[in-house]
Amino acid sequence: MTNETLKRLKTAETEKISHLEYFNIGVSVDCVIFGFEKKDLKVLLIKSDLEEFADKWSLLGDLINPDENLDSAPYRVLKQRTGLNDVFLQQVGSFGDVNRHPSGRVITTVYFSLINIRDHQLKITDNEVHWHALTDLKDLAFDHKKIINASLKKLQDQVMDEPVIFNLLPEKFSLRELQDLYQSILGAKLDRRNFRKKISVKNWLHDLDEMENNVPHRPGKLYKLKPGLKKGKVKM
Amino acid sequence: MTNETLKRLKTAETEKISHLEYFNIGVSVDCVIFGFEKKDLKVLLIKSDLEEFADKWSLLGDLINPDENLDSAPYRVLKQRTGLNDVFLQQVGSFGDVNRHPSGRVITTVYFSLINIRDHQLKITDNEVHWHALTDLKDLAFDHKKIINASLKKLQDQVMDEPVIFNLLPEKFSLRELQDLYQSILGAKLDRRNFRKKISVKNWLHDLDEMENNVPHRPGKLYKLKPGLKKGKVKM
DNA sequence: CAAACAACGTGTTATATGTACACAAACCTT
DNA sequence: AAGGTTTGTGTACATATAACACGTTGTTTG
Repeated sequence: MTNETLKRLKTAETEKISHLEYFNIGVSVDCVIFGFEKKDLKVLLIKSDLEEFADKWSLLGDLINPDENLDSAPYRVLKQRTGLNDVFLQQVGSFGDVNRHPSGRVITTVYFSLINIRDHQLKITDNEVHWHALTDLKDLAFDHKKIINASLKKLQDQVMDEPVIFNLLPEKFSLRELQDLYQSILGAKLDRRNFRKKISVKNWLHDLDEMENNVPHRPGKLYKLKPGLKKGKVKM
Repeated sequence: MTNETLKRLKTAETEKISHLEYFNIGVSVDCVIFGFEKKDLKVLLIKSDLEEFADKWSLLGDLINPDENLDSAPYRVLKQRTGLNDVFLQQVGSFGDVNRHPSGRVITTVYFSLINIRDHQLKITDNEVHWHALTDLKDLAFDHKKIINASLKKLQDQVMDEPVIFNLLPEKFSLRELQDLYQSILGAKLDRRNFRKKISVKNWLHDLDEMENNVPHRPGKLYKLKPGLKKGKVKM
């Protein structure tokens, strides 16, 4: 931080005019919460109640509290909204165009999270909150479309290298489910045999010696992620 | 953004108490400006004038103006500090621990930039600004050490895939200089023949049919980056 | 209950990429 | 003239990726 900045900052603490000039910016976090259900990658959205965005959907977010770390805020938002604790959360970046928020200047820092819809859907009590297939997003409020795209790209970049994807699956899953998930994230079809080889080489999976049931076709083996690889809460 | 957030935001615009409570957070940008000279990767730092950080060095940064986009602020800072225009700038992330700034709550968004020391050093008029070898950093103010590390990691992640590195070199350079630069960024020695093959495959370079001079050994060929590949200003 | 359906489980070959490694030639210094 | 330093170049081996087919298992349908 430069000399001028610091002088300005000190000034800001004592003079109201300067304070209002330089601190009149809202600071928020927004959460891009990905889920996966029936071959579709989904994102959790809430109905906007801004007049400017009537009937549009927006991300879960909140202004940060003065006494909480930036990286802690999305954990709080997620806890309040979904009851979820100990989730995987990762910073995507910050968005701060002057006119991105119609009610004032708000700079938002975005985090993405991966959660398992089936095990957690009951905890969502707010009935304004709904899952939306990523392939079918429209009418998003603010710059939230751009934010979701940036989050997806970040997720894509790490999905082949780190076992983050398993946060989106139930504990026991088949290789077909895993492949469907990879395909929906990467937006591409993968060769089944090559995919299985690639996964096998990573040594992430533990063969449960159990089979699927209730599938209308030959059942596949079930696997779970090996212990110790699960990405949980990164930091608070 | 959630319903509560928006109500709170609207309230904040009309009620001073609430305003001060939720807007009493400074928003800054900091620039991690990398340079390269004599086999050393360097970063541009300025002497901190905070009492708490007497004799410590810090990044170039500033509070953002209420009427400028977040992504525009680092361009302004860089222009003011170094006279540079049209540089490559990329967002690294935001840092916002409650106590990261001793004078108050300040959340900073970090950008890194790559500039060619030799061609631009004269434009730096502020004599409190100096280049520091990355291998020899100590006594940094704030969380700036952590910020520089995060920026370097981001740079490392893209340096083999995108021709960003050439912003650090003069227009004409030898393959040795290029390899030295890669090595200083990646922190590893590279095999010369394999390195040259890898670069050659990327098809980034144009052979100038000129040779180095003033080197105390057999001179190498000079190359320049092919037109159209240079990464300039990303967005304003 | 037989046929159709849908997904399972499995291996080889060809191509591309990564890694390890050595020697003669060019220019500068002493 | 000898020694120092860096240039420029290719091959052999290992690893990673991509394309591709068939018999098996369980469910559904007629």
